[in-house]
Amino acid sequence: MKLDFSTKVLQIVKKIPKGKVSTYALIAKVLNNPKASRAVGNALKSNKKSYQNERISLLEKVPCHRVVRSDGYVGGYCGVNKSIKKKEILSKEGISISDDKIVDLDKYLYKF
DNA sequence: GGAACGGCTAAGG
DNA sequence: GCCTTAGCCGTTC
Repeated sequence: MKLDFSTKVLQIVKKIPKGKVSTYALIAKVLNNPKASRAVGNALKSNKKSYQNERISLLEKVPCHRVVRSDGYVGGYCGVNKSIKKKEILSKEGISISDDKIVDLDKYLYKF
């Protein structure tokens, strides 16, 4: 496994403070792979889902819901199960969501 | 080792 | 403003 990438992603996401959000693109940039936005999202889901125990603790701390698309759309996230309450979660964090799951990046985007 | 998939993005129509 | 096309990347089968 190449944990380099995914691990880094996880760490970055973890470090997003409450009330803030980030985008896949931005994370990708931080990783020096501006094009890897997709891989970023993928890494997140894989990591949550999967495998090694030590990671799990790390993974659980990853606020996937705080990661949104560059457009401000929340996107997919939460591959685990159950209906996702991104809107609710994010609102709880103090983030205003537009009618259709859109976050105001100008206000809540967390720059690393 | 190779092909397909996905929580994406930016550009065009 | 909405939909399609193409590109890029890591992970998984």
